[in-house]
Amino acid sequence: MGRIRLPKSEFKSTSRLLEPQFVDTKKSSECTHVRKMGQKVVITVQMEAKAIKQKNEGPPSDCWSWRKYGQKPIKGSPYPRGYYRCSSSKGCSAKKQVERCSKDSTLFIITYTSIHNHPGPNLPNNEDSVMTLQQQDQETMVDQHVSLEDNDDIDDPINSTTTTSISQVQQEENIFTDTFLGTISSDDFLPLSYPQLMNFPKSELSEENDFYDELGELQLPPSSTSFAGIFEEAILVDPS
DNA sequence: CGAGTTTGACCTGCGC
DNA sequence: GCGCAGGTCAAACTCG
Repeated sequence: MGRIRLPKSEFKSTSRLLEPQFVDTKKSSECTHVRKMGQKVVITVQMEAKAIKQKNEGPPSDCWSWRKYGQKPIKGSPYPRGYYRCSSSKGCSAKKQVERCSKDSTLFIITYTSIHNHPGPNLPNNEDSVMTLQQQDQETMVDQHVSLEDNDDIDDPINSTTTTSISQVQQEENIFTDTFLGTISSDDFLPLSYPQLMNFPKSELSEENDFYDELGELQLPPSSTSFAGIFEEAILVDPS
C-alpha cells in the first residue's frame, strides 16, 4: 500500500500536538502496556458465545460512538487489540482499546484512556438511546467487572485485585443516578455512562484543562463544563 | 458522499 | 545503539 508520510518534524507539529498523551509519571519499571498512559479505566466484559457470534465477534457496544483507527496483534494473545477513538464529538480525545482475553475468548478487556470532553449521547433527554442500550445490555452482558486503574500493574485485569465487584458498582450507580439522572434505571446503565469510569482524578482533569488552556482556540462548550462538574462530584471507586 | 473500517508503514518507549 | 512491541497515522476501501 502506497503511503506518503510527512517529515518527522512536520509530523510532530501536527497530529502529535493535537492529541496529547497523558504524561507517564511512573518510572521505567512499569510494563510497556501502559507506558504512555497516565491513568485509565479497564473494564472486563464477558459475553455469551452466542452473542459474540451474533455481533460478528465485535466488542460490546456502549453509549458512545467510536471510530476504529488501528488494530494490532498482541504478543501472547491470539486475538488482536483494536484501537478506537471517540467520534461522538470533534476534538474529543477519549480513546479505548478492545481486546479479547487469550484464556477466555468470551471475555473482552476494554481499556479507556482520556476523558470525553462532551456530554454522552444518552443523557436523560435521550430515552430512546437508553432503551436501545438497555436491550443490548440484557442481550450481551453476562458479567461486568470494573476497575479504575491508577497507573498500576494491569497485566491481568481479570484477576487483578483492583477489580471492583458488581455489587459495589451498582451501589455507585445508585448514587450517581439518584444525584444526576433521576429517571434512568441504574440497573441497566452501561459502563461508559458511568461516572466513575470516566472520573479520572482531579489532577488529570486539570492536566486536560491545561491542555485546552494552552491551545487557547479550542473552547469547551458550556455543556461539557457541567459534564466535567459531574465527574468531579462523582464517587471515585476505591480499587482496594 | 460522508462516515467508518482495514491494514501496512511509521513512531516511540523500553529492555538488553 | 539495537531490536521488539505497542500505539498511531493515513490511504484505500467498504458501507449505508
